[in-house]
Amino acid sequence: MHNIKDIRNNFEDFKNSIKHRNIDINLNEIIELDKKNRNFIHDKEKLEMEKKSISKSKDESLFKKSKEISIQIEELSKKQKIIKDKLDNILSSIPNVPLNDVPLGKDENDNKEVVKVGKINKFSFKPKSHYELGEKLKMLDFDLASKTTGSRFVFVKDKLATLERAISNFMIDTHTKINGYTEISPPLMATDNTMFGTGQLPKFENDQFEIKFDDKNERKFLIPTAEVILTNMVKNQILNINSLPMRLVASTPCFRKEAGSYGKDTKGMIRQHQFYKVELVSIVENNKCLDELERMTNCATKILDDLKLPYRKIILSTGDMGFSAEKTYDIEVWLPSEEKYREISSCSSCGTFQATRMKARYKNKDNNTEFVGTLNGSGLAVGRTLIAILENYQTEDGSIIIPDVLKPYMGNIDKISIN
RNA sequence: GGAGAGAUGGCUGAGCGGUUGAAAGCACCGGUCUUGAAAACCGGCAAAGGGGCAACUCUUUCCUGGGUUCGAAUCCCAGUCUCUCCGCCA
Repeated sequence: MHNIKDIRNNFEDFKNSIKHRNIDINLNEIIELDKKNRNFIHDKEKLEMEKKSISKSKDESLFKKSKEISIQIEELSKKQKIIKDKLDNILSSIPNVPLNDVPLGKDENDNKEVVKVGKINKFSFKPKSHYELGEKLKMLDFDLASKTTGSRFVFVKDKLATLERAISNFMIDTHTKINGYTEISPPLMATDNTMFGTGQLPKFENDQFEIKFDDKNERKFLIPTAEVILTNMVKNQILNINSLPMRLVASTPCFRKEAGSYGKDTKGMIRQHQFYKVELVSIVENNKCLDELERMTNCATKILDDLKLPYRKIILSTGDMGFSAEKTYDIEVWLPSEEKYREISSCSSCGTFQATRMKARYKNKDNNTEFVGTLNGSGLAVGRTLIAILENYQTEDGSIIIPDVLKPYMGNIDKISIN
């Protein structure tokens, strides 16, 4: 969330920086509401001061007046709250401001490639898609999933289930032992306030699965990514600077409605309602976000390097970035069946945007309170890594070679073959 | 599910109707001392918001929401969460 003070003081700058983010918000209304809000506050405080002085004086002749003032204050408060709520509603729907080095653009076509890594394997035969391979192995079962659960789910069976687990464990081990992250096994549900903190609510409620709990006021949602729950670990806190940077990693299922992507990637397990993802989150001093973004992205690409999968790194344009991000690198892995790169990780710096929403702060060197910087990135999407291994490591007879680094996690077998 | 106890500043923890925004300790920051550090001593140190170029000043906040009162951290009601004991189940 943006600080209204900053908007007020640099309104033109703010308007300019936000205009490349494809939003339709009347920014002038913000200024008006802010003005009204502050007027109400001013009037209210004047009355409160009077009331306070009466009760301090203990002068009984004024007690009646004090009572009247209370009523006036209450009325003013009501009016003020309406304006403030309206203002907050608008503010909480405005996306983060992109950093200067983010390419301007409308959508994903304006993203810029940063680097290509790895050698693309030339097959002597026509490479199959992951779902053809998986179904032939009888280890990916989409029909069974649609029978029990519906579309966009899959049963992963036998050696592929082991492989999926191996991928996840390999990633976690790399991030904890080499990259300096602390492993977390978090809840998979989050309250509405937690979802607000990272920016999933209020704007993107359509893509979240809400859980029916008790019929209380509080709402709970299945997490669409571990980012939500990991980042919110510091919400409503003032951290000691010594506890920064915090680097957290978790492997969790993620749940998404994928509303608005009907007809997209309907075949296979590219786009599912439920998938495993290893997520990296960093909480840092807010001036260290950019360095940390590079570091985090390197932690993610290290996995692909180790797995010897070809990939490229791109920087997202202003129009394609997520709501809370100020700068995002996507990492895309090569899929031979599609003959193109597909997203397997997204690493974003959110600056202080999420911290403002979460009220996550720290004491800086001068003992002043500042909002922390938050970053998140996939390291990596497990399901899509499974896909990439299936497709890039396939052989003509439909067997899958196990990448060297995963062998220890697979009982040292060399390949997965049809039974 | 039954019976209790509790929720106060970054943390621990006093206060239980009126200079209490809140004792004390720890942590943190600055200083003295020291070759440097530690220890010791001295000083500072809550957050959010409003006004002001600024020094500064005002308001709000002691889990949340209501209520009583001229006045609430303190009393009453409701809710949330935490802990202990018993039961039940993994």
